[in-house]
Amino acid sequence: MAEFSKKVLQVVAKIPKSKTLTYRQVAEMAGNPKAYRAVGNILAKNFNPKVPCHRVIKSNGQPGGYNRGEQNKIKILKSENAIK
DNA sequence: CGTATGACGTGCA
DNA sequence: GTGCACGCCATAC
Repeated sequence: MAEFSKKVLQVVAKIPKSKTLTYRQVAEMAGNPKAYRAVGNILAKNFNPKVPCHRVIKSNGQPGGYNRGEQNKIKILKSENAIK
């Protein structure tokens, strides 16, 4: 696995509960602030349950997508009160 | 290496 | 606020 992908998963896995980060923030913390596009790509292929990818949303506040279903992602975020 | 794809971001009409 | 085009990076082929 490439360092960047690993870093992204690591960063997402460190996201505290009821907290959300934008794809941009994740990419920035991963070391490549310009790879926000790749972040979504990586998370889309990542099925690791240790990585709460549902905590990662778009910079405009929209939930974005989810490999388990967008509706499911929204549901989880609402359940955790991570979004308004 | 070149092309296509995708859970994005920004700019502009 | 909405819709569209372009740019961006990693990955698959």
